[in-house]
Order: sequence, then C-alpha cells, then structure tokens
Amino acid sequence: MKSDFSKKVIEVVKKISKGHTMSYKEVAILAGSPFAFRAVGNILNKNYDKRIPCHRVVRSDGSSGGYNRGSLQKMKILKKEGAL
DNA sequence: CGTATGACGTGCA
DNA sequence: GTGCACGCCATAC
Repeated sequence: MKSDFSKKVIEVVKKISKGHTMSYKEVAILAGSPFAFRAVGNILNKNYDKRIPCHRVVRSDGSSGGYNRGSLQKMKILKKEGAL
C-alpha cells in the first residue's frame, strides 16, 4: 500500500523536530500537494504508522485535531515535548 | 469504475 | 467569538 503521496506525507511528518508542530496544510505542501491537506489527515487516519509522530501534526487553528490514541493523549504529548 | 467518507481549511452568518 | 456550509485531495468500499 502507501502510494507515493502517503509516503511523502509520512516522510514529512517524520521530519518534524521535537517541540515543533506542523499543520496538515504545511505537511500537504511539503508532501507536494498544497491542497491535499484533506488526504493528509485521511492517510494518517487509515495508515497511521507507529514511527510517525502524527501527534505533532495539528490543525491550522492550533487544535490538536484527532489522534489514533485519543486527542487527550496527543495534547499531553505536545505539552510534554514542549510544543505547547 | 463510481460513490461516499474523512484526523481539514476557509468563508460567511 | 462561535457555528454552519462548501470545496479540495486521496483512500476505502
């Protein structure tokens, strides 16, 4: 599985440094599709990989958005890493 | 192959 | 400042 786009998204998310958050839009842009932020969230939702710090990916509003382990845990991790 | 959905983003009321 | 609706891409069924 994992099409080229999804792989790119994963790669970008993996490149996010600790204590640094990126919006789905930013990830989509770096992935090569500035208007695919929709697909970005979708891919992470169905293909969330353990090596992907998707908890560092937040919405443009700064909302935690969603998380496979619960938005609460996501927020907690961000706070712990210093991104919040 | 075609339709519907989704961890979004922006605009308007 | 908050809530609703529309539009976009990729994936799943």
